[in-house]
Amino acid sequence: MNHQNATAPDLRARLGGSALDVAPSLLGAHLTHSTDDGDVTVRITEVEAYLGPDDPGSHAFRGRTARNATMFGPAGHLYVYFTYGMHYCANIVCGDEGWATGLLLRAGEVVDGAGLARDRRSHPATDLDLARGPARLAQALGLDRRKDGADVLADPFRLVLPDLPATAVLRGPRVGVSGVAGTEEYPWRFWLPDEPTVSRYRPGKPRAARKVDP
DNA sequence: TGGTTGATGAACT
DNA sequence: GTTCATCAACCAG
Repeated sequence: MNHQNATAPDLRARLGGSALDVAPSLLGAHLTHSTDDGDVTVRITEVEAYLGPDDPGSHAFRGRTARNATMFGPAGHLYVYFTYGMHYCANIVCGDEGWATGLLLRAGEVVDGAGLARDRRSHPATDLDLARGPARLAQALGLDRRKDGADVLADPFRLVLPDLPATAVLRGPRVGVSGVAGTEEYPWRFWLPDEPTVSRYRPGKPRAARKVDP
């Protein structure tokens, strides 16, 4: 079912388009990070697309900086950034060099190395919570700023894409993105149906507008 | 040079 | 539902 032997150039070509087009190929993919402590493999269940300098929700919106330089590089590399003073989040860069389009890994299911992933997460959680949420996913895989720029198609990483892009993909507004870029006008979050690991920041019905006291 | 704000998650009330 | 941990970019001056 999986392209166990796909070559790095093949894989990089599949990542070479717009993040919007690549998203269905990344859903269900397996990403492995090997370290001295062991391997952790995550099956990706939720991603968010960022489209580069024209996307007001993207870190690349105001051009290239030292932090986001990786996003402007070639596809298949990791853009890891630090935020809120304590969290790391990881993207897989898509598109051609200079485009700065990529996919934020929002959630996944730990399919191998759950023990190591639990050790990395200071607060014990159920296995389903190990990589539920972008910062938790990055922590479970052992990613930090030192991994920024790493090639996920080369040692110590391994990326296995499904043969065919996922079909029943759901999409909706991005999470935590302020302004219009986080609304229905930019439905650039993609996830697999019936996955308990998908973060649920918008449960049930949309919030009723709160009454404001004048 | 200094103030503000995040592509968040955990622990509260 | 709200607060807080805590830092690198960004913007105003």
